Amino acid sequence: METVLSSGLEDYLECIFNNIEKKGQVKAIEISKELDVSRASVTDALHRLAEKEYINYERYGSIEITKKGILKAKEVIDKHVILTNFFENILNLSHEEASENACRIEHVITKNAFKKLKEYTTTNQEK
Amino acid sequence: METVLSSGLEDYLECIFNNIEKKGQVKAIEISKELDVSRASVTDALHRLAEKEYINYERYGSIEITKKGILKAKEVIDKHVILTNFFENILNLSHEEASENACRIEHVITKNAFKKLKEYTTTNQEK
DNA sequence: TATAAATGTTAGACAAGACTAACAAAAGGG
DNA sequence: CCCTTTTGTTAGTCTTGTCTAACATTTATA
Repeated sequence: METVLSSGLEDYLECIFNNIEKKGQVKAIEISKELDVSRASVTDALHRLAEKEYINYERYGSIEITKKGILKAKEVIDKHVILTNFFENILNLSHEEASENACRIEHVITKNAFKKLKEYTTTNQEK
Repeated sequence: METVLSSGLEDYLECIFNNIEKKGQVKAIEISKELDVSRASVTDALHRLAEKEYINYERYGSIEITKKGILKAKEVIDKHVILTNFFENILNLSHEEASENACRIEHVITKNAFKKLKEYTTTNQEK
């Protein structure tokens, strides 16, 4: 029901989506490793995401992402890709640092600013 | 002693610095209004800033910023200005939206990414 | 200068998000 | 199929930051 998601939860959702895309499933332990948080924190986050209906999940069960979750995850990932692109190809940062900054900024940049940045990045791309 | 400051406290410090610059002093009530938080939250924040030696302050006393606080505030404000500039002059956002995004991003962008953005903005400035 | 208004502080509560330690369930190997 | 290891959960704690309500102090004004 909620439309806003804290940056923390967005990171969890992004990780869940990416893993399901890549490997067909996610385990809590994998999320724990990728996001560098404790297993307990992952359990907490799964509860919170399930409550907001971004995923389906029950005790010891498999983690499934809902349509709503997919939409949100794609939104976040789109931002991530474009921002990484900007930092890497326009500002000439390493891919790692570009991605690091994308990760931090994707949760706070406004819709409109992102839109402008997207346009700018695609037209000023040095292929 | 600490060298990192949460984004919340950075906002308080920025506000304190700007007010002292402009008017020679700051009152808690002014901070409360500008940052749109309760007077109690300001008191809390002042305690935390004083503990970390960014400001000097005691009960019912005047708020003074330390050298360390000035350095940090200038750092944050420098970021704010450059970022606003980028969003306003490179991406053509309104000043308000540029500032809004600067405010959000100034706390999370890495040192190096900021440096690159600064260079980029100054060389691609359309005066 | 006494008192009312404005400002500042304290106490106590809450929420998000993280942790550790202890326990529970699942999975894998012999 | 039992036992060990791995994975997941729970309970309890911590931190940051917020709030309201009640109280204290300062400032301003009649």
